[in-house]
Amino acid sequence: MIDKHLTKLRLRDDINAEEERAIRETIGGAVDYPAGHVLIPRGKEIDSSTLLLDGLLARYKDLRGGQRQITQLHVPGDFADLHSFTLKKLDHSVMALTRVRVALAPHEKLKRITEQFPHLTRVFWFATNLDAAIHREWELSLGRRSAIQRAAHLFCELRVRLGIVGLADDSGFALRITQLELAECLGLTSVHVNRVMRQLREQGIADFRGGRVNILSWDALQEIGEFDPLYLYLEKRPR
Amino acid sequence: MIDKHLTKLRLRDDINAEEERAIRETIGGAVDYPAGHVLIPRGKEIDSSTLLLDGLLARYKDLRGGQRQITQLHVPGDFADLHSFTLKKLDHSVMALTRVRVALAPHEKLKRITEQFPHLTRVFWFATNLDAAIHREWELSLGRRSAIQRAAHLFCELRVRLGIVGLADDSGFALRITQLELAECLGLTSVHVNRVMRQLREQGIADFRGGRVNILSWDALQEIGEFDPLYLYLEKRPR
DNA sequence: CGCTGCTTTGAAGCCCTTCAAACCAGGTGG
DNA sequence: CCACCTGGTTTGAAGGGCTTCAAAGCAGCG
Repeated sequence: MIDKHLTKLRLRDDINAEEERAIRETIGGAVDYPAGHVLIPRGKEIDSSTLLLDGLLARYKDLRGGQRQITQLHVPGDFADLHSFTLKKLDHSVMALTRVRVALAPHEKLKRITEQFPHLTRVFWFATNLDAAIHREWELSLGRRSAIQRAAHLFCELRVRLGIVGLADDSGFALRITQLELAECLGLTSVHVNRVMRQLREQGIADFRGGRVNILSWDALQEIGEFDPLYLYLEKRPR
Repeated sequence: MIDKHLTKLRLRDDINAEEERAIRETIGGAVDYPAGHVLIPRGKEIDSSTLLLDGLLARYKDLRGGQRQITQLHVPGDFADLHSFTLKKLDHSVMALTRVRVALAPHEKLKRITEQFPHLTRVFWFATNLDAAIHREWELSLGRRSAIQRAAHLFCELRVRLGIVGLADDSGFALRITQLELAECLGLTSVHVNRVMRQLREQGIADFRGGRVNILSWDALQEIGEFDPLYLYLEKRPR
């Protein structure tokens, strides 16, 4: 059940058997939610963190006018809010973009990990720092990249992140979200996202339709988005 | 020397005498750098984290075309790269926007803290999660706020963050950076920042000149930027 | 006193938004 | 089985916020 999560952790660090057991004892049973469900509303005190097993989750914030910005997407194997362990309440909301399956990790148990497993604590700490690195890359996109560059870059990121857990390959990946939701990731309107998708399609770079991104030219996609996966920390770091 | 840092930590959590001693033993001697100096270049392996004692630091990333996005500003008392403890090398660079004074915390010593001081570990973990919360708010600004809203929001954020360490009050605060650097924070051009500054001045809201932000109407500034300090986690959280 | 870096202003243009409406697919009920 | 409804996609036309390009203004400093 938490295999994807372990795969992801082990890509970056060594997890021994005892630590794996500690993780398994920390994660509770699976629960399902429908698309659109808000799992964590902004500002609410929470006492456990949510591990995504299946589906897509989004962290988002919105403005009074109803405008919404998705600040990060979560793929299976991600903790959607491991940071809530130290923050207690979140500055953003978390919602399901598709039907999702999640499991909870009570903060009480995570606290015990910080007391008994220093290395595992650093591994989890790393995971939240990786989230922050993704936030920074999105800041760069939102602040400096053009619409088509943002879209290309996001597709590259998802190709890599989903690939780690076996949900993407060179041909593409499932992305069962609407153009409006994609626009909320990219800081654009859905109308303009539609035009950008047409550009990517007509230029033979990528094709987003029917809930799937087909990568037509991985090289061109990376080139347009100026994608450099350094920020995803894909190698094992020295201990 | 690290008083500002302790003030900041104690705003959010309790630090006992033993923990304070551990922190003091972790932080090395002060070093100065001139404005413009790159303290940490992107991608370089580093073995200590940088605590800012005085001056202003910026985390930034840039694109091939030379366009730069500042992803966060650091004020005195902040760790500029506590996350490098788990990341080892950074996905962004860190540079001095003004003359700065910093002190280093070797990762080896931080590791010892994770092994001997679980609570203090959580406090430091929290600090990096707070950084991420600021990144998210900037994503919202970059993605959805207009130029004048972004500027107003940033001034609000700096008023609060600098206020915590006694470097801002209701009248304003020192901000010794250029309009170009401000533009690099806001995802705008320096030309447009100049026009936005004029608007804020003419509307009697804020006045940025001579390396200082004068707040003319705190209420209007918050209103325009839709500033809600929740994401700065200004209260003590339940243990 | 002239150099340098930053600020300010103007004019033109473009990327993206806004508004509006048509189109389309899937699901539901008569 | 088709009419209808709903939510999402696609397209067009017009407009605006911000950029780009260019140059003048200004302050601090050697």
